[in-house]
Amino acid sequence: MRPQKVQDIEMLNGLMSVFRSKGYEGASMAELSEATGLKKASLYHRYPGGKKDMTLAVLVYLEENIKKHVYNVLTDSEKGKKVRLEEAIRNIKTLYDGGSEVCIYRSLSLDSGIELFGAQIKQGIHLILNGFKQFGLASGMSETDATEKANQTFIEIQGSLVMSKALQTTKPFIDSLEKIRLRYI
Amino acid sequence: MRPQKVQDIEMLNGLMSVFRSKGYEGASMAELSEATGLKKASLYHRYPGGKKDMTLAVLVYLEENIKKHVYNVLTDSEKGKKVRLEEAIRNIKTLYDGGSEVCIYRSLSLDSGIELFGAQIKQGIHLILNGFKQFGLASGMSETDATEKANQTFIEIQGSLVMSKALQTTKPFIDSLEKIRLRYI
DNA sequence: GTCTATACTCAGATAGAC
DNA sequence: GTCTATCTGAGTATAGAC
Repeated sequence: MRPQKVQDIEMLNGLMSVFRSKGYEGASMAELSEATGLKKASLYHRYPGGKKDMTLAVLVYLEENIKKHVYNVLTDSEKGKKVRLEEAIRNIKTLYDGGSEVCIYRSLSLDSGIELFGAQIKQGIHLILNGFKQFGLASGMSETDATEKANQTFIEIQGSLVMSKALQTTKPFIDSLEKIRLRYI
Repeated sequence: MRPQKVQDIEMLNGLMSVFRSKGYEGASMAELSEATGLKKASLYHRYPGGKKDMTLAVLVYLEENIKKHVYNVLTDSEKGKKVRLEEAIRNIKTLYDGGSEVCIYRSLSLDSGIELFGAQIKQGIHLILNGFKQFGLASGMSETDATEKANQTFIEIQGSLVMSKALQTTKPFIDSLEKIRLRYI
């Protein structure tokens, strides 16, 4: 077997960056090819289903990342609450490159994307919501309080990312993360 | 002069609905034609610059709507504060069809859209931010408080719309509007 | 102003050599 | 596994009749 020219992780990062900034319809095979360093035909060899397969692979990869860097961190009973919270928030900041990158769930949430990837998107979002909910419960909140606060956290992350993107400044995102951190302490 | 088959407002509503749900790249001339009831060639007659012209027309139209139904309502010193706030929130609810429609600023905020329409998008958003800021100032808030609260309001509207769309339930949006209303009273 | 018909470009996708 | 070359259809856009 001839070795892969580009490793999976590198590929997925390239694909993600294009889907994130261009959306599903806006991402062309030419761009995906350039971003990954593989020619179009080679991409089809790796992902026989084309763009749709690539997007699904990216969503699975992203979900693993969220699980590892957000959910598991927030629910890791070995560490203290403050440490967990701050690590999770730091990781979220990294995930969105400090507010200059949008959420791929948002880029893919136009009609065509929801139709094709709605299930995956829901799953990833619930992972984040659940992480914060578990964290709230472990901090002694009631079920309703923990759920409510997790929802609010998610809303502020997403809303501040929209605002940051549209106004082309990362300040809203940075400020919102700090507000979220303080609220949980 | 032969009369227009479709009036401007009707056209703009048709165009907006497509751009909103499909984004800029995702909206095809075929769909725009179907949504407006005009054939492709006729659309080019009205908007010689094609899709780009149509999008700009939609953004101008939307800004007029925001001015009329949100900004002017919030800053209308003739009416009482409670009345203004509740009317503005009701209008915002209508604007997003109760949470089942996304914000077109978000749909157009992928890279290609920002590049083409960034200025218009910024302007529309600032109109909303300013409306709530003026409202806060008129309610006796400090400059910083009013700005901060307006930003938070915008973030919650956008974030809850993202969440509503992704999870396919309007509850987050409805709940957030109510939370915003209570916070200003 | 609106239409049918068509030109042209570029997208996604495949065949087959290496 | 990767590539060059190519097919096919969809996309934007235009020409010209009514």
